[in-house]
Order: sequence, then structure tokens, then C-alpha cells
Amino acid sequence: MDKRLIIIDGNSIINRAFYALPEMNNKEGLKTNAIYGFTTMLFKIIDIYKPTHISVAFDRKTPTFRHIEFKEYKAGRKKMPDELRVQFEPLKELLDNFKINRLEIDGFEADDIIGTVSKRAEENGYKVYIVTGDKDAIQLASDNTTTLITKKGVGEVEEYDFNSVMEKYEMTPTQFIDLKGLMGDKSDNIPGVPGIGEKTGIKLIKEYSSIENLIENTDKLKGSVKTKIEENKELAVMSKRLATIIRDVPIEINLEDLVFGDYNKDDILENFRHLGFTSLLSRVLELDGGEDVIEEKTNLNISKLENIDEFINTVNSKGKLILKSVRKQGNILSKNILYLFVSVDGENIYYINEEDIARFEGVLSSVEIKKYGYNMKEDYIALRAYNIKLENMNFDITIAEYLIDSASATSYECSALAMKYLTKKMKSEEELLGKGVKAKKYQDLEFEELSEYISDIVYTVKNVSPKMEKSLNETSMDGLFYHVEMPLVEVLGNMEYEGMKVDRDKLNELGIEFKEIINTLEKEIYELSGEPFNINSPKQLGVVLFEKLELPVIKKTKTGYSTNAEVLDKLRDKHPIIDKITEYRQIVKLNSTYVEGLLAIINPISNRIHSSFNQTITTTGRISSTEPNLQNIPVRMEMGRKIRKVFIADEGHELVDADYSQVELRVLAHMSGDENMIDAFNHDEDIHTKTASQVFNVPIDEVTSDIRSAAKAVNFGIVYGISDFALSEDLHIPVKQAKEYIENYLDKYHKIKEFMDNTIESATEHGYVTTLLNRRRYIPEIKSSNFMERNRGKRFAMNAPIQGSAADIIKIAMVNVYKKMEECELKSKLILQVHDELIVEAIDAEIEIVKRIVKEEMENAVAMDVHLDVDLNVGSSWYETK
DNA sequence: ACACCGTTG
DNA sequence: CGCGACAACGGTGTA
Repeated sequence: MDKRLIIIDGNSIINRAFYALPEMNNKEGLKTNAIYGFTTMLFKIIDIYKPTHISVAFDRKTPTFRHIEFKEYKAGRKKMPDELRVQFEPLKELLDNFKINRLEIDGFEADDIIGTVSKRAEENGYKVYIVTGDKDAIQLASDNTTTLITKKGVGEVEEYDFNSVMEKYEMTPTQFIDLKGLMGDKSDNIPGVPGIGEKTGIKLIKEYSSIENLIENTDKLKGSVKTKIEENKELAVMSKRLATIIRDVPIEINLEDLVFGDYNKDDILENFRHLGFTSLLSRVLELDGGEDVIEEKTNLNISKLENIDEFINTVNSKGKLILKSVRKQGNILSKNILYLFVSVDGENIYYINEEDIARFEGVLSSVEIKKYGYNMKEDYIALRAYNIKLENMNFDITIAEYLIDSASATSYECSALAMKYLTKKMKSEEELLGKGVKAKKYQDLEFEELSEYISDIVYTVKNVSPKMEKSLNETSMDGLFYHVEMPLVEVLGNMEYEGMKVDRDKLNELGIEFKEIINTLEKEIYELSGEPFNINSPKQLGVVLFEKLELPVIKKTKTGYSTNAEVLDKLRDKHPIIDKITEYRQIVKLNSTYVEGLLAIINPISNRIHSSFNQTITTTGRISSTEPNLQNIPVRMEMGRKIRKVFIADEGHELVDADYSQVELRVLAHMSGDENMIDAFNHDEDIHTKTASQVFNVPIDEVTSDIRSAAKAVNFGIVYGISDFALSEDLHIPVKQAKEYIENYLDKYHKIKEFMDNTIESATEHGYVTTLLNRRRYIPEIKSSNFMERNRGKRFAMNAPIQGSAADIIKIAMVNVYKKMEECELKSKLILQVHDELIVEAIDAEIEIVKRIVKEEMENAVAMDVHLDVDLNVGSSWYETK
């Protein structure tokens, strides 16, 4: 077989990669962009050139013979940035995983090693490919040696062999050395002949073929060129020597040591996971061209469950079940399960048709049998329509992965988890169904197609869950997982299934009311501006305000004038149109997002709104709500607040609304252990008034509302990871004053300062921060070399434990409220959570007990040095619960 | 697909 | 030195 050697200039490629790619970090904050670029380049050339041998040459830090001959050699080079320097060692380790030979030797550059090895290889009948970003290596090109010069960072290469060099430059590869001897090289600080540039250089080399020959024939030269050459003969010769790549470096090389292919895939995979190169994992599998390895189907045994009773016995004796329901598209409340797939051993899968599901209820609703799955809330909801309560959801791989890395860029999709944990390729849901309007529904799939997909999911659940469990244990998140997040799946499933009742007529009325106001405002605005235009277009609005009406430009966006509320507020006094626009914006928002948006999504069966609650979205541990988002229904402005009148309790019910008072500041007081703030809370003082009194040094009863709201802003700022600038913007005060406020604050609450400092320090050291329940958020930004990024990282570090602990607390409360209501066999339902607020739709007879349970469970969710305080309100609409 | 804007905690 | 609050979702306009 032909032997093909690839030899890479390590320093050159890592440099190119570093400067071509944006900053990247693994989750511990290690810089990885240059390693990543190097690795993608490596895969690419392996792919194209299919080498039998590979070697990477590196420079050493020690001076080379060139420095000794010419001390100015490579002088004036910029120092290597630390962000790049730190990537060398990990890259070398990775090369070791690939079992790729590395070559370096004192006194010579990587170039010289490459020159030597390529010569030797060529003599032994190899085809050689040299990979570098440095055009100097073109001199090594020959019939059997191709120099590959990277382009566009490291993404592409240009090939140079003897013929292509001749064709392109009308010179032999070795004549490049002569050319450089004349021209010099700025980046290496090789002088060359002063005054001779590329053009003249090429002309001379073409005519005289080498520097030596040129020098012998200077009498044939004319004019200034002649004097330049004659006066700089030695310089030219030395420059040529500096530019000449050495081809007989005293280095011991056995070419057979450079054989490529002895790598251990598992080592590489493990290192890739460590480096965060999840997108490259599949490339490792493909390394030896093993298409079959990747495409290998799980192909577990899938068959219709014939003997249901026997299987039920097996499940009961094993005490566990992997399951996945597949649903037709349709109403959340309808019975529309196509198949329920179940497996005990993760190897034999059975499917149950809709009509047999009832026979399986005993197993599904048994609290003895642990259920394993993927996106189990879907299964829970799907079964609810059959009046089956899926009990003991014990392990959902999506939820587990969310805890393992909530800030991960990759999705929690099964296919991604299969790749990450098992290095197994499987179809993603999008690959299965297609995307966009043409996307298929599950009911459109061939059974074969579907069963392959389900087989992969079952296989993944089975094999990933033990690894995840280990990881949860190691990070002390098993408690959070088993006692909070997993039980919460059922709570959220019920919230979605129950939904919230809306008054459609009332919503329509509001819509009419809003539209009338919009029409009037529209006319007034056109009147004031002198022309009709699309007020909703920031672009057109910008033109009207800042060009036509010539109002002062306050702020610009990337694309033009900023017209946001803050800017408009500053322009209020300048023109009567501004207030109209502000009002217009407000009402249009209410109408389109809330009136139209909500109307479109009322469930025709229940006349209720069934929002989706997502447990794996936020980086801090909060829940999010979509379709519709019920967590941002207006409340601050009266006009918007009216929307809450349409969220009502069913007949014979009331809404019991309970919200935590200052939960985040209480968490902060507890976590920091600041006696001053703990004391304030435990004496039930108004925290903002107290803060005002302490920070501004005024007696409590002299705190004005202005001072109080300033203190409130500072309290907020602290939670967000404060900066003097932002606070000054918020309070419209000078930065200097804002700075004083903060200093005063941190002085009075000195343990809060300590807490913040410690948190940042710990985040920098470990790469993550934790909440009360050990929920983790990785913060790679905190190690960024970019000032702005790093500061963001610090703010994340300060905020995440506070916001995240508050999220922990309300999640515990939700689980406990739900359990308690169930225990008491109440008919009332928990239907909504808005970060620090829970809403129960309580049947009239149960209102008092619900109030008691909710308050009790929320206030006692966790034991802290600060007690938790819950405000309760009852009303027949959300509007009234204030 | 992305930018801008506005709504909530 | 540098910029600038934390966490979400959805509608509209524009390229």
C-alpha cells in the first residue's frame, strides 16, 4: 500500500486557529478555540488525504541556530497571548490520545524538522503532505511532497507541488528561498536586500535563477538595482541562509513510529467531552471510515405485547419500567395515544395499542414501580386523558441532564444525550419528522421508522441513566433530582392538564376597547407627524422622529435610531407626539400579545388555557412558560392589569393566590449570614425602608418614599450583581453617587460583600456556583480574557445562587403543596406558578384549608436563618387577587 | 433568521 | 483601561 505521511506545523496551525476562531471555553473555563480549530483541521485532512502516517512538529522555546547567526531574527514579534499559550498542553495531550507522534528539538524550528522528515520520507517512497499556514514551506514542495497552505483561518487548504508552483509562480520551489533572500521577510525580521521588493525580486530570480549566480553576474545589472545588490551581497546570502529550511536536522526518527491508526477512540472521546467538543464526537467514530459503526441500528426487539398479564408479572417482580408514549397530534385533553412502548430490560420492547392501555393501568399507576423515560411529562399528560395517573416517575434523562449542566449550549434532546454519553448516533426528532410546515406528525410515520426511533430512545434511557445517576451523586445533586425535580414533573403535568379558565367574552370586549383607542391614537399620531407611516416599525418611526421632526438622537442601535421607551421618555417634553407613541405602543402590545395571543390559544374543549411549563430551559433553575407565557401577564400598569380580569376561577371556585415576600433578598440574607439583614427580616421590618435608613443614615420614620425607592433599587441591584453605572442609570443619578450608595450598602451589610467576593472567588476556582440545594450553574465566562465577558460572568456568579435558591424553594413548596392537597383528598388544583407566586383554583368548600396548606407549605419549604413570609389573596379573577 | 421592543419576576 | 444590571417569551418588521 502507498504510504502517505502528513506532517503538520503545530505552532503555525494552532496560531492560525487561535486567531481565526472566536473565544471558546469548556465548562470549566479552559480556553479551547485554538485546539478546536486544530482538531477540525486535522479531521479534514485525514478525511481528504487518508494518511497512513502523521506527525506534528513543534517549535521549542530555546533559540535556534538562526538566532545565533543573526540576533535580530524574529525580533519584534508580539508575545504570545496567554489565552493561546494555555492551549498548547491540552492540544499535545489530545495528540497523544490520537497516538500522533510529536517532534520537537532544541535549536531548530518546526520547519526544519518538517524539512528533515519530509526529505527522509520522500527518499523512502512516501507521498508527503506538509500542513502549515506559513508560505515558506512552499520551498519544500516537490513531485512527491505537497505543501498545504491553510486559507480562511484553517478551514481550507491550497495545494502546492512542484508543478503547481512552477505554473503559478514560474519558479521552482527552491527558488522561493532565493526570492526571500532578496525580499526579506518582515514577520521573521529577515532583512533581505534593502530596496528590493517582490517585483524586482521575482524578475531577478527568473533571470539569474539563484542569489549566488546573481552575485557573480552583477556586472550585467544596471542602475540602482546593481548598486543595491553589490552593496548587500553578504546580507542577501545571510538572508537566504536564514530562509532556508534545514533538511538534515540531527534528530532520530524512525518513520514507522509515525504510523497513524493506533489511537484509542475512547481516550479521544473522553478528552473531547472534557474539552466540550460534543459536535466532534461523531467524527471520532467515523475515523476509520467505519460507516457501519455509526449507522448501526439499535434494533432492539420490538413486538406487540401479546401476553399482557405475563409481562405485568415481570414488571412487578423487577420493579421498574422504561416507557415512552407516542401521541397523535391533537388536543392536550383528548385520548390520542398511538402506542405506548414499554420495556423492562431495555432490550425487548413491547408496544401496547390504545385499546389495551387500560389493562396496563395497574403497572402505570403503581407507586412501587420505578418509571424511567425521556420527557416524561408528555407521557404523564398523554395518560391523564385516559384517567391514568402515571406514578413514580423516577428518572427522566432530560431532567437529569438539565441538572448536570443547565447552562449547556447543547439541547437536552435524546439524540444529543446518546451522542454525549454513549457516542451513539441516532436521529433527532427533527431528522425523524422533518422541519417547518412540511414536518410530519407521528401518525404519519411508518411503523418501521417509528420503532427504530423508539428503540434508540429506550436504548439511550437504559444506558444513559446510570451514568447520569453517578454524575448526580458525585455533584451532590441526587437529593435535588429525586426529591424536587422528579416529583415536580407530575406537578407541572397536572398544571398543564388543568389549565386556567379564561373569560372569552371579557377578552373580546377588552380587544374592542383596545382597538378603539389604537385607532384614535393612530389618527392623532399621523396628524402630529404630518403623514401616515407604520408606527410599529422602529425604522420608520426613527425617520419620522429624528429626521422629519428633528428631535435629538438619544441613543443608537446597531441598525439605526433607538426608539425604546427609555429614549421616548427623555423626549417627552420635546414634542406632543411622544406621549401618543408611548401610549400607542403600550396598547398595541396589550392587544396583539395578550388579547389576540390569548384568544388564539384558548382550548376549545375546556375553554381554558393550557400553558406549557418547561423545566429545563433556564440557566438558574426557574421554570418557564410558553404557549402562552402566563408568567408575564401585565400587572404594573392599570391598563394592562385589566387583562388579569379574564383569568377567572371556574364556577363554585375561587383563585387562591400566594406570593412570597422578598424571597430573593431573604435568600441572600440567609446565604450571606448577614446579621443586620437577617435581623431586619426577622423583625418583619420593611426591608427597603430599613435599607434606606441604614444606607442614607436617616431614622426609620424619616425615610421618604424617594429615599425608599432608591434603596429598593440598590437592593435589586445587589441581587443582579451590581455596577455603579447601571444603578446610576436606573436612579438617574451620577455614577459617583451611585458608587457611594453601593459602598455604603456593602459597608452596612458587610457580610453580603464577603458573600459576593467569596462566590466570585469560588466560581473562578471551580468554574461553577451552587444554590441552597446544590443546583449548579457553570460559568465559563468568569475565566474569559474579555473584560466585559468576565464581568458578566461575575454578575452571573452573584445572581445565580440567589435566583436559583429562590427557584429551589418554590419548587419544594409546589411539590409539598401538591402532595398535601392530594393527601387531604382535595379537589382544588394548583394551576400556576410565577416564580414567587402560586395560584390554586380552590373549590369553595376548600378555600380555607387550601389557604392554610399553601401558606404553611410555602413558608416551611426550607429552614433558613430568615423566615419566609407569604401573602395570601383570594378572588374570583386573577385581577382581584391583589 | 435576526433585531428591536415590551411584558413579567 | 474597558462597559454595564439577573432570568424568561412573543409580536412585529426587515433582510
